[in-house]
Amino acid sequence: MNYNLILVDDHKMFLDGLWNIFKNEANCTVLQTAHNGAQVIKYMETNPNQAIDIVISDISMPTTDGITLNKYIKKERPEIKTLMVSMHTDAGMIDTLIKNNVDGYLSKNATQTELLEAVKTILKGEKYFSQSVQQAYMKGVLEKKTETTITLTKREKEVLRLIAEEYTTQEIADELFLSKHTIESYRKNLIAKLNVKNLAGLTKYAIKLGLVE
Amino acid sequence: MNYNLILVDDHKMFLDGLWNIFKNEANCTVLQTAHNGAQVIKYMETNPNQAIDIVISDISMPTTDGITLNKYIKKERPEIKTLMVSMHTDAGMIDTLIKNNVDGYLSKNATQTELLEAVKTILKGEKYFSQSVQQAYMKGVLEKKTETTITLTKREKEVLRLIAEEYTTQEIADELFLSKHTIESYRKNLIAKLNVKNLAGLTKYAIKLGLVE
DNA sequence: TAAAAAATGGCTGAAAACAGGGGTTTTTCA
DNA sequence: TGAAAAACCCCTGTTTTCAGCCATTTTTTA
Repeated sequence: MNYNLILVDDHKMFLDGLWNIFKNEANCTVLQTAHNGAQVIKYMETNPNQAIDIVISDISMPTTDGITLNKYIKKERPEIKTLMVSMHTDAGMIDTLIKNNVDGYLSKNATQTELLEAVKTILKGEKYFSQSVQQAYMKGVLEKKTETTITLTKREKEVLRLIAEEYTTQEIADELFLSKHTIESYRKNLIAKLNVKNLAGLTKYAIKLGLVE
Repeated sequence: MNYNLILVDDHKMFLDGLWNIFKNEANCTVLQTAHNGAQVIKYMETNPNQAIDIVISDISMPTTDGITLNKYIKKERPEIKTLMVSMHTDAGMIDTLIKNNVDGYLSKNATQTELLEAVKTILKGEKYFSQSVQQAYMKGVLEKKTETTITLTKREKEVLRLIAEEYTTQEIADELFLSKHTIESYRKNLIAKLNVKNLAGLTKYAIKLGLVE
């Protein structure tokens, strides 16, 4: 069967790489390539009658990330399938994806063969999560590290960002006009909530959330 | 003219993407694809007489990174050109690349056209640093943020990795069978050398080097 | 509108990190 | 082979983080 797709990634070179893969596929048409979710939403709004079968998107992107894009698609154009692609494989991320009803997920470590396999599976109406992703997820579940999907509040994110920006507790307190005890509380909660040991863990999580760098 | 090349990136999908680009080029042969520098070195050692024109490599990779690979190439097979590709564009990184006599650098935001253009330029014996990279570099130079090219020793990298892995000084000392005073020294030197303030800064640098996550 | 969640503030004490100084021994390489 | 770089070690402070408890007020939401 023939299918139409859209490719989204903020790294042009990677996007070109994806495009090359599908360009050579006989029975598919790449409708658009975009480097953030907003472009895709715009495309869908200006071409409401264009049949789209699947959107393959990176997760972390500037402007509008993959998860936000997926939310839009599942609400406005639920017939369109979504396949998310990302650098990292962690249980929390996968959990978020599942909760958002994404149709499939691949690590950027996946091969081209697996990518095409994933698309085929998803177009059949099935979900596709690779073996390695399933393993990583199950490992997380078994280690009880998944908990209940970690959601940080606005304030927590703000504090976490400053922590990762190398501010001390006192400096953050001054910056936000709060007591240093308050920041200490946030710090403690974050360490517990994110299941990390210290500042290094907090910093890595901040990066994963895209709060810094 | 005809040329032979080797592609290196730890993300299979990206590697496949690159491969697709060059596969369709008439006058070039992809000799090997690898997901770390060590594989390439091994290839070169087992095929010492194989003519190689250019190696296109990611910078941050596990096992052996792009800079280490470039060092090997420039020492053992100086006739081979190197083109580095990376996610991030910062003046410090570019400085390191220039000092290591890399033949060219591209951000992963570069287009396929620019990639092929870069290869062509480098094979003519010229250097290739894209407009955007030159701009970023000049900006860094003007802001005097370049400093003197940071090079970490093997041991420093090892300690830095463990620091970013949330180990305490004592735990690192135990792990490496060293005195905790030694690790304290490394920690201090790293903070000074990398021009950061604390553990958060060290962690971010470790990530930038690809030592963790 | 009552309950839950978020935001705020507090204390103590121990452990770790950080700043600044001082070294010696081993390896590398010009 | 001799200097430079890397790897190693130690001490004294001060500051910051972290773990363990607690609490009140505001906002959100069921």
